[in-house]
Amino acid sequence: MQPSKPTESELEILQLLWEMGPSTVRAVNDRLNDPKNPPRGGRRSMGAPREVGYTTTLKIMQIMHEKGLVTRQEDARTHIYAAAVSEQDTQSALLQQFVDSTFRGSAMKMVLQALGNHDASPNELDEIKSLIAQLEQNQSDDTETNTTLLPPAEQDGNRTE
Amino acid sequence: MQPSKPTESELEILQLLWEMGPSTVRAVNDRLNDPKNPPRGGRRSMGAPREVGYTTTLKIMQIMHEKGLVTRQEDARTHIYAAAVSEQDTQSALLQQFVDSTFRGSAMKMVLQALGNHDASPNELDEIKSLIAQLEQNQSDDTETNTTLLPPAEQDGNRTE
DNA sequence: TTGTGCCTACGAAAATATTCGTAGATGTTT
DNA sequence: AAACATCTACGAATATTTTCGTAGGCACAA
Repeated sequence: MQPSKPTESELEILQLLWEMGPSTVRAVNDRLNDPKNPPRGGRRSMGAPREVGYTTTLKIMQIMHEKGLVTRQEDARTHIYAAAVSEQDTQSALLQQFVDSTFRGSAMKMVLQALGNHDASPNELDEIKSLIAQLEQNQSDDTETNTTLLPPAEQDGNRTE
Repeated sequence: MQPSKPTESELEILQLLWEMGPSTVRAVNDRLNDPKNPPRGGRRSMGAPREVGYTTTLKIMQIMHEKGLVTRQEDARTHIYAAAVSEQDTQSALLQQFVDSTFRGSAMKMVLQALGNHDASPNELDEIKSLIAQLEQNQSDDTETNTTLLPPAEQDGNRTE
């Protein structure tokens, strides 16, 4: 089973670990506080960029370790943390919950909303079109042949919709 | 300015108000506790369906009132609450934050993930295709503002932005 | 009127999540 | 060695969210 849902802070750190690869607490904390390169969705992005204390970051990462969200290498004095959950799987799980809680379970409604609110490049639109074509394909015959486009969420059906 | 981000409980209640229309606290609370008809994304959906106390629901709705998330009619002894924010606007705002925090700001990545994970009916796919066609249309045309330009997808467009 | 039931208001406990201070270990510099 | 820097562990203070007990008011029936 997947570790429990990450909190916001935890997710922010996971994002960094995914982006940076295995890192020390120091590196993560520096990145969190870097005004030049604010992490996406970070709450420190604007206004008063109050620093996150080093021990704060440390503590959260320790908790994440307890929860199984990250692994760490303890051989050296300075530990090295790495995400223990994949970005894909996590996104997938969070997406499911988000759709349920915010769009009453209707993923399509959400997709339409997203497409409507956002500027999509022609490129991206093409990508979607091609994915749709593929989905329609799969719908007519029966088998999945989802080889090319998606880094396809390699999870089995943990979906209970 | 929009009221601040609703908490999970608040969102759950908003969903019910959107669904049920203006309601009393009692009605909302009953619905929250109805095992026959569990609200979407509710945390009481499974396992031990512990009851939500009436005053709990009341308190949250009072807080929502303070925050401006709901309005209420206080003439009668029994107040009637109604959502003060539209479903569309709220979904839109939450979606934005969600994309930022979970998909590093890439709405397209999220859309692809959603389409990949989810079974879409041919109907829905058609809807998306037509939306995409529309977007491409607008792209070659003059650029209008992206936010308001589509009325589409048979939603009750109670948009106030 | 008195009792019963449902309503709001409100304070505060309980549950979570976030932040940080301090201590002790160990590596580094002078 | 002594001073200093950096790291982990950990308890505890804060902040936020959720839950509920209790009090007082009003309606209505007995």
